[in-house]
This record gives sequence, structure tokens and C-alpha cells, in this order.
Amino acid sequence: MATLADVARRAGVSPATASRIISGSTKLVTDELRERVLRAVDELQYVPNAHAQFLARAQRTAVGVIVHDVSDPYFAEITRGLQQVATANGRLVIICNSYRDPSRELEYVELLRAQQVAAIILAGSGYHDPAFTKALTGKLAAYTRTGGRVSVIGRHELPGDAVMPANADGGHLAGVEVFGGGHRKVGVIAGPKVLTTTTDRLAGLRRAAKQYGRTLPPRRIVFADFDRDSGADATRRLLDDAPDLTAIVALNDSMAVGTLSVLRERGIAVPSQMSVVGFDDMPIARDVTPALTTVRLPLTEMGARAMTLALEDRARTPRVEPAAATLVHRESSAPLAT
Amino acid sequence: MATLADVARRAGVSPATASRIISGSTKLVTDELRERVLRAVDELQYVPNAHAQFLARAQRTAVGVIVHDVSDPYFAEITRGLQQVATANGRLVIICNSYRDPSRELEYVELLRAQQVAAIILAGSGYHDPAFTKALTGKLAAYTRTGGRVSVIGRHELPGDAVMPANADGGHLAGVEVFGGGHRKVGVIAGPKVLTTTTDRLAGLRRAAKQYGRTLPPRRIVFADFDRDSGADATRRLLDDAPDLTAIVALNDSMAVGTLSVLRERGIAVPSQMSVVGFDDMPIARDVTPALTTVRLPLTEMGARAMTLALEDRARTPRVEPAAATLVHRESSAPLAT
DNA sequence: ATCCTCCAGGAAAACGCTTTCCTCTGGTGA
DNA sequence: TCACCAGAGGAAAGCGTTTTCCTGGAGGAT
Repeated sequence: MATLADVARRAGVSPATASRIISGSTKLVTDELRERVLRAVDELQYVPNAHAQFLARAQRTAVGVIVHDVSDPYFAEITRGLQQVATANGRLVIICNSYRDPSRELEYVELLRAQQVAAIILAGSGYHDPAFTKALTGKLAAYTRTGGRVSVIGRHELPGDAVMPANADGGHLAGVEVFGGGHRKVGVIAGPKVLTTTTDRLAGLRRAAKQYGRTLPPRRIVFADFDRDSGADATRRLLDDAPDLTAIVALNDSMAVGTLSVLRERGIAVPSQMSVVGFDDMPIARDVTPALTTVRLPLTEMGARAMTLALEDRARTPRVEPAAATLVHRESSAPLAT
Repeated sequence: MATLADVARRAGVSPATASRIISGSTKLVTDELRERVLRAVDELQYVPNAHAQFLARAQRTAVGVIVHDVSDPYFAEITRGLQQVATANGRLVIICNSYRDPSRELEYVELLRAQQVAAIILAGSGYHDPAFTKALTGKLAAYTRTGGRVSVIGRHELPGDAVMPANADGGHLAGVEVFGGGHRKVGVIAGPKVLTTTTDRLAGLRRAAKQYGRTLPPRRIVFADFDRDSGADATRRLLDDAPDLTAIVALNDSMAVGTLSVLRERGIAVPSQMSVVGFDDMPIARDVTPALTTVRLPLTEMGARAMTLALEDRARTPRVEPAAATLVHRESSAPLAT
């Protein structure tokens, strides 16, 4: 690998001059030397060592992002928003997938600190796990203390600037759609119990039930892993235990898709025999049949706002920006036929 | 930010000793010093500067991957395979999205070289663009010359080790499905003309047509961007120009989904009035209605094999590993009713 | 002709770590 | 008692850049 010294030698100049020409310093250099150096760069196919550059400059320009899984459309959308703002500000983004493993999340905070990123953004659900939360908060505090910026998306357990999706309100909207439509026996396909996203959405759903004089008994709630196949399994269990349901709310769209596939396989018509409501409004929602009624979150915008918060100067007090949920009515849900 | 020197000072040892304890050298150190250093690390919340470590060690452990867009399921699957093998070998993976912009691809090769990665993997379609191909080949050659490893997925324009999806064979399989089913008027939703993936798949399709004594006239081929919405637009144009079609082959599943949505919107029944065949077998394929008949590529495995090639020692001659295509028959296609 | 100013270019320190090589101590064997 | 050896710990030399500070020469002003 050619180094700056090689280039300088070949061009017959000092490394200092070569560096100035290559990385565009403000210092003036004669055209003749400039040309000699650029020729040497070209001939040697020289590319500066990024790590050495990093060490020598005192900059701190990259931004780290920790998500559960980028290939999940939910996070893909958020990431798109994050990237847009980052790129507009000339920042490089390092993306880390925790695959919903808290310990891996802890490791990635260390890794990003080691990479000297200017900011760390955590996206995705929080965990009901005081020990872990404490450990994570500690690591983030240490980072913040040395000038690092932190912002989070949808994780109210953590301190710092935050963008908060209205998960409870969204749950309420889904609840209004089914209970308001006259459904009494409503099943729920929930996400993992330890995630705050699950409990928040569930809370909103419960509020709607109460408002319509209904309840959400435990036997009509099954917990799955927020993905299609576990959603399908959960749906089978739910239908076996409570065959008299007339509506199912899945707490994300992936699981709702699994629900639809099970209903199709059992010959249960949607929405005439069973209403189905999802959550997130992922792109697939409009392509399944029947198209999915779902609660929409402005994912891309949430990502953009979280990045903006992270790049702005630190405010005196942590800022919290809400992100509203809206119901997108499609064909998978209908009022209860009387 | 605390440095190694800070830790050493606080523990009352030399930086050398601190380094040995922290990064687990083989050299022996007394328990007492070890404990003092670890305590200091904890108190200062010290994390080693990764760039400095990189510079000091002569290692070369990270691997770079350039894809069109990770949030596209096609690349998400490939990336999963790449990651599996990389993680199993203790390698960090840096992922770069070119968003199908050749110049960005060039930039990323430089970036990855600057990051001193041990290998660069390019995944996705090649371009019919001699000038660009030459530039890219040149950059990769410079990298290879300094000990870098390169492997590609589905890019026969580039030299080096490669995993080659059977795009032409896959196109042929799709063709056999429709022409072999008796269809005569077959429309094609193709990808961008400049991509070799498009031309390869199209070539296979043509071969099948010829084999069954049919042709694929230009007016029955429309070009789109390999995404759902452009696929839908293309389908509308195709149907308007050639209303007598009985089958449509889309050269990837995203576009096939767009095709299905247009057919639904126009009240054309699938497969009784129109057969639809996709390509790639993305997860959505089984969740649309009717479930999509499609050509399957072993994406995850392709990723895993490309990473394996990249991590193995360089062979004397470039190795090319084929990846076979198979037809997955579902409900969106049927023989022509006579 | 002399002095000063200005500026292009180079020497060298610094960034934060790893690792080689060296020193010094304490223990062992004759 | 002396010589030797082993092993723990430290000094210092890098790794490849950037950047500060300095040098020397050209040109202008007096």
C-alpha cells in the first residue's frame, strides 16, 4: 500500500506539501508542485489511510446508529430518514444491528465510542429490564460527558433528546377501529412482552376497549416476535383458543401479514368473518389481499428528526418530539355485521 | 475523552503495561497491576480509540460490501449471507449503498480502500457502460495489487472471484412456464436497460420463446426500475399498448407486485385471464394474492459463498461459482385456457 | 545597497495506541 | 558467595497523517 511518504518521494517534495495538496489545505502551493504531486498520486493509485487521517485531524464527523435490524422495513424506513439528514450534513453513518439482543446493544455503544463518532442514535423499542437500562444509561452518560451527543427514537427509558412515536395513541386508534365498529370479541397478536413498544400499544388498545365498555382478557392476547412467521403461529394458537373472535389486531404489519395468511389457509373471510388491523403501515400493507387497515407512523420523518436533534447543539433540557399516529383504513377491516 | 495514558497514570503503571492488560496481550502481568489498571479503566470509562489501535496494529480485518440498496429485500438476503460468514470469521462488515449510481460505486471503492479493508465485495447487477467498467476495473486492480481481495456477485464484467446467479437460466425457466403453458402473447416488465441482470434474464426468456416457436417483439417489452411503483406504471403502459396479452413476466418480484396491483385495479383476474411470473422469490411473493409464481435464487447462500471466496487465499485463477435458479410454482400462473 | 516583508516549502511534533527491545529484580544452582 | 537466568515492567520506536512553526529566498521600499 502506497503511503503519503511514497507519494512525496516520487514527486520530490516533502510529505507536508503533498498532504496540503492532496487534502486541499488553504495554504498556497505552486502549480508546478501541485501537478507533480497529483501525477504521483495517480501513478501510485494512492488513497490516504483513513485511520491515520482520523488520528491526525481532531475531527469527529461520523454518526453511529443502533437499530434492531435494518432489513426489517420498519427500521429501513427510519434509516432512510436518518441517512437523508446525515448526508445533507456531510456525515458518514455507521449502522449497527442489535438483532434485539440487549447485550449486543451495549457492545455497540462501546464500539461506536471507540470509533469516536460525534453522535449515537438508538432506534427501536426499549426493554423492560432495569438492570440493562441502568447499564446502558451509564454507558451513554459516560459518552455524553465527553462531548458525545445521543438521541433516541421511541425509547422513553433512556435520557436525552428523543423522538417519540405515539404508540399508545396508535393502539387507541386501532382499538377505536375495532371496538368502535361494534366488535366485542377482539384478539390481539402482541410483540415480545419485554418491549415497551408492545406494552405501550397494548395500553392504548386497552384504553379504547374500556371506552367502549369492552375488555381485553389475557386469553385473547398472544405474544409473538414481531415477525411474520411467529405472527402466523400466534394466530393459530389464538384461533384455536378463542374460535368466536370477530376481529384481530396485530401490533405490527409483519405479524398482520402472517395473520392474513393463516386466515386464508383456514378459509376465514376477511373482513366479512374477521376484521384485521395492523400497525406501522409498511409498504406491503397495501399489496396484500385484502389490503391491510393499519396504524401509520411517519417513520422516515422520525428518522430525519432524530438525526437533526443529534446534530444540533445540545439543549439545556432534553427535547422530546412526538410523532403522531394515524389510521389508514383499507379493506381488511369492517364494522361487525349485525 | 480519556486516553490510555490517562489510565496508565491513574493506575501508576506505564502505558505499555496498561495496553497489555487492556487488549489482552500474551505477556504476563501480575494480578495486582492488572487489577489496578482495570479499576482505572472502569473509573474513567475508558474505551480505546479504534483508529489509533488500527494504526498501531498492522491488521486488516474489516471487509467492505457495496450493494445497490440494503433495504431492498434482494440485497437484504444477500447481506444476511455475507454477514453470517463474516461474523463466523470474526470480521467486521462495512456496508455501502450505491443506490445504483455508478459514480458512487467508484467513490465507495476508494472509501473502502482508505478504510484499509481486507476485502471488497460488490453485489448486484453490472452496467453496460465500458467507460465506467474500465474505471472500476482499474481501481479494483490497484487494490488487488496491494494485497486486497475482491469478490463479486453477479457481475461478469469485473475480473476476480465471483458468484454468478443463473440469470439467463432463470429467465429461461420463466419462459418455459409461460410459453410451455401455451401462452403466445407474453408481455415483459424488464429492469433498467443498462443493467446486465436485465439483459441476461431477457436473453433466457428469448431462448425459451424461440424454443417454443414464439417471439418477444419490442412492443411487448417495457423497461422499469426494478421497484414496485415503476413496475406498476410499466404494466399500465404495457396493457394499454397490447391489450391482448395473456401472460406477463416481471424481471423481479417487486415489479411483479406492482403488476398484480394494476391487474386488480383493472379487474383482470389472475391467473384465469392473465398469468404473472416474477423473479427472485422475495418473502412477499407468498403473501400477495394470488401467491406469486417466481424464479428463485439462493440469495443468502450466494452472499455466504461470496464472503467465503473473499476470505480464502487468492487462487491462481479467478474462481467462478454458479448459483442455480429454480422455478417456484404458486397460484399466479396457469396454462392458457383453450 | 540595505533592510524588511511576504510567502512557498520543509522539519518536526502530535494524534493514541502496540510492540520490540531493554533493564532490573529476585531466585536458582554450583 | 557468585554467576546466571527468568520474568515483570518500562522506554521508545513506530503506524500514516495533519499542522504548527520555522527557514530561506525573492521582491519591494527606503
